[in-house]
Amino acid sequence: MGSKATSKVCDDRPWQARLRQQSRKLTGPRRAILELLEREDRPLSNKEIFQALPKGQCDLVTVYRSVQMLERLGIVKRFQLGDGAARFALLESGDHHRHHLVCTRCTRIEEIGECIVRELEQRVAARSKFKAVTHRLEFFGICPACQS
Amino acid sequence: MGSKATSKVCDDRPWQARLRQQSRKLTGPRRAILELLEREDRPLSNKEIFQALPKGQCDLVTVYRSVQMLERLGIVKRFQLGDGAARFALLESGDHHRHHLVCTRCTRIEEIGECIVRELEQRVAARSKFKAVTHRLEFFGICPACQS
DNA sequence: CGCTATTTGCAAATGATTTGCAATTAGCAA
DNA sequence: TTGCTAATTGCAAATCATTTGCAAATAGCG
Repeated sequence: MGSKATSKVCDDRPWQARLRQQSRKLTGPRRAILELLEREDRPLSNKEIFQALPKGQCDLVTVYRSVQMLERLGIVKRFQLGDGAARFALLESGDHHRHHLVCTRCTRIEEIGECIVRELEQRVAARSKFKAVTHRLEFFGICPACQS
Repeated sequence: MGSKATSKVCDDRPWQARLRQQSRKLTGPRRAILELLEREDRPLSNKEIFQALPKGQCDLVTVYRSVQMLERLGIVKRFQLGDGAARFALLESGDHHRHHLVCTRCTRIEEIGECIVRELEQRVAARSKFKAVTHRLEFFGICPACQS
């Protein structure tokens, strides 16, 4: 049977190969989660993923575990918006280091091309049509005292 | 009784006035929390604050509530390092918009003077002696669809 | 087709944070 | 100084997000 482009085309996704490379299985739940994220244009929380999936298709715990593993493989990105729940979005390109503009109301996101911060907020606001743009920036590292 | 500079000098802190302005009471627990944060050079989690306080001095729930209120008044800053717990540090100056360099091991922090991000990590690393410096940057705002 | 490491579901544990409510108290007013 | 009242506290219990243990199910290789 030849694969038809009109029905489920499930064998040409970039994540398929990436999963196999790590000897990870492409199971029903995982495929469902990935296809859902593929379809969404905003990061979803575990619960949102769970609820969006056809009832009984996948356990909440499995969502947590899948998403965690996908993050480890660099297939999805975790967003900590600051409200209690983590959100996840597909990382289309293997392109790490991208910043995002998140709507504080609907959590929809847009990718930011550049990576400057100075006059940024205004510039970002102007280009994106978002309003009341703010940003959160933190640096992380190992301090001198801890480098021992 | 005249106030002695050698013992508890508790009436000249910048936060005292700020609390009163908002018709907030300067209670024992609050003073204890503020003086603790004043003394620490790193953001503390609610639990850490609770444990650092003289036993029985203040309930854990009160720490949560106090710290939340102090954040609302702009007296402390909340840090979401990404591990489950929020941390709080005194905001010495009313100076909002400051970025911080956080040690991922001990959570000690340093203020970052500038606010550029480009070649930043390297520069920040070099100046601070921190290693393995990374950063997290997100923008927030109201997207066009939500501005109605 | 069979085997085995990987996954899943379910129940229950954890941990952080919040909420309800009655008792307590800071700070203003008389 | 003494009262009064709104703000605050403590304690118990509720929520919520996330994790863990374990036996049953299964993807994918040989």
